[in-house]
Amino acid sequence: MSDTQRTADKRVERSKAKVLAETYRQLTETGLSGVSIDEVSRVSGISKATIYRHWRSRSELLIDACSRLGGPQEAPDTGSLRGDVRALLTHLASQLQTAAWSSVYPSIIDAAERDVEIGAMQSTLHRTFMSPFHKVIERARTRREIHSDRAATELIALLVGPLFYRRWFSKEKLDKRYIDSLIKSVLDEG
Amino acid sequence: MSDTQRTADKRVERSKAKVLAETYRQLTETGLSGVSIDEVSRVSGISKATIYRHWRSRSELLIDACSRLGGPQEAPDTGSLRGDVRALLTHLASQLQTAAWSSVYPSIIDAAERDVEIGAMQSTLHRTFMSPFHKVIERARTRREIHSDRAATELIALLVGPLFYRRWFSKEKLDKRYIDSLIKSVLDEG
Amino acid sequence: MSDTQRTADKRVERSKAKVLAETYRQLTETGLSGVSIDEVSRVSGISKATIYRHWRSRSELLIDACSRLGGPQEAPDTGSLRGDVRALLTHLASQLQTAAWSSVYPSIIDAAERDVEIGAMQSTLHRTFMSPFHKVIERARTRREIHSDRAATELIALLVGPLFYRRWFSKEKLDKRYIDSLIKSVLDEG
Amino acid sequence: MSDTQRTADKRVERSKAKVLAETYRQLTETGLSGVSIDEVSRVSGISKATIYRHWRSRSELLIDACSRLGGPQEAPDTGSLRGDVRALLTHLASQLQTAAWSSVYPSIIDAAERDVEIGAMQSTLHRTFMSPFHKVIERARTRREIHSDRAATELIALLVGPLFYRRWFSKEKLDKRYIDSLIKSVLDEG
DNA sequence: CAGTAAACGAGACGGTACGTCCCGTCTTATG
DNA sequence: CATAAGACGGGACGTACCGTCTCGTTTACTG
Repeated sequence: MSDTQRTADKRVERSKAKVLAETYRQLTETGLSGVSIDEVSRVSGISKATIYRHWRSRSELLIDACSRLGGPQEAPDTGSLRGDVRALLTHLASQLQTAAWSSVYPSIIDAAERDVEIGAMQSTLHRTFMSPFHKVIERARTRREIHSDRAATELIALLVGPLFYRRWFSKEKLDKRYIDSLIKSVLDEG
Repeated sequence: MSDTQRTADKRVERSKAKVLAETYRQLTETGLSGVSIDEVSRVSGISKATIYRHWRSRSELLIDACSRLGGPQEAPDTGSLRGDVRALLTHLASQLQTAAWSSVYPSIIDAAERDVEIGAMQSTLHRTFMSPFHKVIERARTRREIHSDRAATELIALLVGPLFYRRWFSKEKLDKRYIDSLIKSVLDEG
Repeated sequence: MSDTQRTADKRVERSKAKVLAETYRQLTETGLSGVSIDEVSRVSGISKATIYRHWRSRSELLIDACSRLGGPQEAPDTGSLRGDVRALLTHLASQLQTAAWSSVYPSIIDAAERDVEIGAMQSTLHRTFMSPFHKVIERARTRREIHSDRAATELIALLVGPLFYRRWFSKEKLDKRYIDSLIKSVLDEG
Repeated sequence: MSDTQRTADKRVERSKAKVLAETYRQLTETGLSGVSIDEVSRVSGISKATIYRHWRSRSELLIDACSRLGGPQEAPDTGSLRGDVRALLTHLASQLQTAAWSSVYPSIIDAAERDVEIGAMQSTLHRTFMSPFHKVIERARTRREIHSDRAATELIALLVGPLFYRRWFSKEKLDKRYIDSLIKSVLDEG
């Protein structure tokens, strides 16, 4: 019953879908601050009143659209921690250079700096992105591949921190050679 | 003549200073996107026409104001690479948690994503911030403390990448214990 | 079938009554233009669809509600034209200063200026309000109190025109003294 | 100096004129409530921001536009009160049937019912319209044509009240015959 | 030290976006 | 089958900011 009520009007789904699609498009093209509700309304053909009926504020819509940036992430299983990590970092590096979310992410971090709800959304997004890393580390620990009691998050920071740093801060290349070097530095320590 | 032209009018200096001061204030309080030229004009008492006389666009003013974020950075000299790095990372961690620029930086990275001039400014800013790291590494290399031929930028990425990551991405603590752990991980490798 | 129809009818009556009551309330408080269908629906608990089922348009509902402004008017019978007129004008003056309809009437006249159906409603309303005047004049004519062949409507215009004028145009007082003066001027002519 | 400052920017005059012209046009066509700022902006080519720069609110603009309804009224001088009054009433009757303001006036009265500033504007407008009546009465009193000490406003109410009444309330004709009859009734009393 | 040219403040201007409100139509599920 | 609940497109409201503009007044250098 509450189920039927929830699904009730087909128009709702249709409107929300159209709005989210257009918002997502603007989001990936111009970042959070480049999304205009008026423009979303114009292009999607959904009236502003309807948009504000489904999302209480611009922020809420942006949060909703951002959530779509991170689809479910798969954890590779190559048999070894090193192999898994190489696969993950290679994929991440590739995404950082081409995926839509990589040019949007800074605007999310920026907004999160001043808006707690966007901050919460960013945390969720971050957790999603990092979950494959946690999985392969957990698996490695089970296999006794990891002896140190270093927290998983610390290891992850050592691995992805430098990648993010090079993508957004120093703007250096993220090629295969660098990833190999990074893995060596982090996993071959004494 | 070139002298007169350079010094031009005292009023110009005064106007620019007032505008930059207010812009900087808004910048650190609300980020790049929170700066309003109208508000800058109102508060500084400098008319919009004058502002646009000195900076061709909002972007240009923002770039100018952002440049003031990074003053000249000092490189510590403790006698050892490890000591220097500890000093640098401790200072950086402290800044990341309290300094004005740490909440503004994401908005700069975001804008840089879509504006090449802001991108250039960000690069300059980044170079300024990182120069102490280059100095201490150079010094360590001279002292034969570093044997590997690993590029300085790679070492820096290993050191500051995780710090930035924890500040803006995973939002974990940046305490003394973590810095020690980080230094150990990066400098004690095989 | 007649049973279902009866049940149906009851609901219709109930809905209509609730809607009209709330519309009337808003009407007298804020005038024609102050009536909001959304607000009527919200307060009365009757859905907008139902409202538009019973009245084809906002105008039609307003017309219906306005009709309630003029209840059946009683004609006094003092025995003389002068006495009747004094009673009528005194009552009218009192109504003009306190009754709900006196602040609503201008909005009806305004709407009538551009909407023929509202115009028709206004005419009906006007006829209702003026019928006691026609009655006492008719009675006076029967009693041979009126010799002139002046049309009743002309006499009425002479009596109530100045009252309306002072209520809505010149905004002068409508006290007992003025009514006496008015009656003298109109009925004591040569 | 204050004069030059007042007239300073020619654009102000131009903008105000265009806005008032279009507002006046909508006003006479659709009444007070039919004026839309968005529409005025669109048609006049003056931005909404500019409109609200010159008039603090929709009401203020409407008041300004309404004031243009009553140009300066001339008082006839036929030599006798009766002649003057006949001229005035004939002109008024003609205006009531054709002039723009006669279809707008009810909306002003309506708005005045709930807005004191519009009420003040209406009073001014009313005074302007009635001033010729006051003039001819004053003149007649000087000529000893009027013996009674009846206030001018009372006489005016007797003359124009019935006219207004027939225009907006009973909707009866305002022809020459009626005006003659009206003058006879009011001026030939005992 | 007077004349002039640049700098200036004040703020008008068109454009675009914001979030809210109401209208009249519609869709769906309930009683 | 009347109803409640409420989605929908359209359009107005009044405000904010952007970057350009016009105007008349300082202010500082120059002749």
